[in-house]
Amino acid sequence: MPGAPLISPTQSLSQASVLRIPLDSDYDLEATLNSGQAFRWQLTERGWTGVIGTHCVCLRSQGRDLEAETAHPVSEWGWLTEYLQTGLRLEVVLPTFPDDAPMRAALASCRGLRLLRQDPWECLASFILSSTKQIVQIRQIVESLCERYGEPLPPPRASGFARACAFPSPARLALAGETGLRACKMGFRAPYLLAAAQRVAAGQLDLARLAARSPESARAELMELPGVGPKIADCVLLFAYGFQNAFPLDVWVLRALRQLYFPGRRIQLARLRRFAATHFGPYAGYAQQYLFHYMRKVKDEGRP
DNA sequence: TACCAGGAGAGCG
DNA sequence: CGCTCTCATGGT
Repeated sequence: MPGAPLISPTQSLSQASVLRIPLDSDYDLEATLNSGQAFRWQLTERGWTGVIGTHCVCLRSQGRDLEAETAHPVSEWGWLTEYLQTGLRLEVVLPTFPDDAPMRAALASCRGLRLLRQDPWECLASFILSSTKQIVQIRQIVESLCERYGEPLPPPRASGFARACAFPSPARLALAGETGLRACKMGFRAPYLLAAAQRVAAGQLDLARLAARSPESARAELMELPGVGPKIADCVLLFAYGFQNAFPLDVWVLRALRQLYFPGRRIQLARLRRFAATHFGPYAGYAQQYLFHYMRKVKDEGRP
């Protein structure tokens, strides 16, 4: 892979593993881990702690590099560099964005924002839970689901956590039943998540095989699930399968298009869809994440 | 308190 | 199609 990092793992006395990942361009951990792509990262005293597959890991920036710490010795770190997409060259992606005022503002405001490459099941399940929920609440539901049904994992010392747990498997959630899922406060989304868990557990929906399909075909298959419409399907295509042309059109991005590109005008939804599909280039989904995060930042800061 | 949240499905003309 | 209503729950 071009630009693949040289990796130098070290083992400490406590059986923990620490990995240093050299970077050749910007990587903003906070923007990336806390921008509504993934829902399990928490800022702890010595870094961002979260769970990737069966690894609980604590991440921090060290100068130009990233540093990762796990509780147990790790000999193979591909799961981490794949998830973080540290090999992706932002300097190739960013110049493909349209050179207009809104994109320039978003780029200036979100330097170092990346797209993650997540596990398809966790991504699908999380975004099924996301509909008409604030990001804070999605986090709470996902955490509750993991505590109740996920396998326990050893947390790294730097996290300060007493325990951690994996994202629950489809089989485990299928077994939990609607009542068990509703106990995690997901409300009307419970039957949707249950149906998805059952289909994946039964092998009726093969998420691994979707990666080899065309984006259109993968999208159509995801949308056969109840509770999965265009927006959630696009999130999974973008955040889990890496179809970087997928463009999740949610309330924030719609707001961005209306306010930044067509201020003061009354534009139909259908026209905004066409604009989104044609204006942002081959990495439209990447551009979308910059607009999304930019809108949320300027809201938190009061004014743009 | 009232409003709304990284939506989707069903019912309607 | 395009519009409206509803769904469950809690943050601000």
